[in-house]
Amino acid sequence: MAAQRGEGETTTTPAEPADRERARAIPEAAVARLAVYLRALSGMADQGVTAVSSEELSQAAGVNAAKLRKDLSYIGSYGTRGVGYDVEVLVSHIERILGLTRNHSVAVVGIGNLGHALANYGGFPGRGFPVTALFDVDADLIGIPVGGIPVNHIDEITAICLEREVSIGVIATPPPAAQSVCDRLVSAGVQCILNFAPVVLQVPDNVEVRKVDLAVEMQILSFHVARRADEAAGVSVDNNGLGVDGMVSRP
Amino acid sequence: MAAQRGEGETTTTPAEPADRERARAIPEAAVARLAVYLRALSGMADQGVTAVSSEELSQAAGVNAAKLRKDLSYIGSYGTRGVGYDVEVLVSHIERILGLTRNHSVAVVGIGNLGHALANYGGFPGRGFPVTALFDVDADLIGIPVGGIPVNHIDEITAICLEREVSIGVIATPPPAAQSVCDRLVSAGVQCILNFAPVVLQVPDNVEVRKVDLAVEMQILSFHVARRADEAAGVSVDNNGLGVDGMVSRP
DNA sequence: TACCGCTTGTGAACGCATGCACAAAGTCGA
DNA sequence: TCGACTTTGTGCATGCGTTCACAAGCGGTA
Repeated sequence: MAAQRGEGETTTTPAEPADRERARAIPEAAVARLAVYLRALSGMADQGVTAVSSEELSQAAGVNAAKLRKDLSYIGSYGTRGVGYDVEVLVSHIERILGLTRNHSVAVVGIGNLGHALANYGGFPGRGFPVTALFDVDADLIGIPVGGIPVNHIDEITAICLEREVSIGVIATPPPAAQSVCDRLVSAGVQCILNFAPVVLQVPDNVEVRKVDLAVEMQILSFHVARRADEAAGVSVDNNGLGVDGMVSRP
Repeated sequence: MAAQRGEGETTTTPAEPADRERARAIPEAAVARLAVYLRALSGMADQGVTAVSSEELSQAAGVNAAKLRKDLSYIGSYGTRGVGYDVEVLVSHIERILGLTRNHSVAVVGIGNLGHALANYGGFPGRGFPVTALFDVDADLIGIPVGGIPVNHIDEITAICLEREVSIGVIATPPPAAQSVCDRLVSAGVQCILNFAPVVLQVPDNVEVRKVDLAVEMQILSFHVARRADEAAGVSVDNNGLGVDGMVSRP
């Protein structure tokens, strides 16, 4: 999870020392789902539900019940056999694991359309993520508050991020600016970056980057449309573009 | 090569009917990367680069070269050994596989901050995704053009989507409205949905949903911050919060 | 107290994805 | 034309993640 991301290093040596830690690590995919469970549980808590079974919760989260139980088992055994889980207890344990107890301060860089949207998200749904700083290069924006927070010039990133102890940086700039902004965030001590710019960021090993790429998402959907259309058209699924002619004699 | 793909299986079992199709399917993860390769290639083409090796392209895309070659092999053999790939050729083949040749028309529902941002994205980076319809419930927004497209009332979804042959619906509404909007999109024949609302959508089998969940992304980052902080503090990675005492001495 | 039924927690099998390593296949220079 | 060099395409092994299936454990009931 942490120390992977590409890295074509030919570490021909087999057993790494990091394996021991990994043994107790929670799979990345499971972490993502824990966040989903947390939302479902929060909703239940708000409605006064106090207990829930793996079956119910898994349906609310849109996953398989066995997977949910396994995911929860990574963080410990907090259920009661024959009964289920206490909602409050589960919420607090997931929050602890996800590190939501320490209130992460968030900085958004690039106050364009998307930046505006992010700034106004206000504390982000699921709470615990106060946006405490906004940055842009555009002089017209500086000082103007968006979502209650004034916009600062991008040159102040380092100082302000350090001062406000920003732990998560969100990049919502145009692609060409992304790497430079990223570098500045990193030098300001930010170790987690959420990148909306369609750019592959270069970062040191100790920085975690997650990417949200709208174009990629759209294109994946497009792929599925195309595949369906092909199937519907009776065209035997054909990856090589030679149409009906090229080979393909699949009985 | 393209003639056979996933035949490793001892066909002892009569085999499911769906297996045959699956044999030719491209792994989901590879599809996502193809979109990334495509962007890198487009950038190269714009700069006049005409040929590229798997090594170069893999670096631009931030992945391992072997993985890239395997991904490309799923769509056919379009490289030249000893030389590399022709940029133009690769671009056109990836575009074909991703279905970008048929211009997908996109509808955005929910013209709040995020909806605005999406509407203004204008054709989406990576082109080929014209936004042709916007919807909202707010009467104050109806008729006002955003990013050049007038906003329609949500009740018109079905009619307009059918008329404009919308193939991808983007949901950027508040959570409570999401499922209902989704249902309407589906009944309008939309088979692909990109969902920004933090809700688990219920859809028929023939509809593809992708979810972009900002809160989840943030929480995943938060998890990594927390894990790092723990490690830095010398706390042996401890998932159950009971400190050294709790459970399990798994070696 | 002892039994019964329900739900959790998890060992084990399976399947997909990743990375390696090399043969195949092409180019280029002599 | 031939040989050396370069880079692709892919079989194979490995590891992660998902799913299955069931024993363990707990509350309720007689």
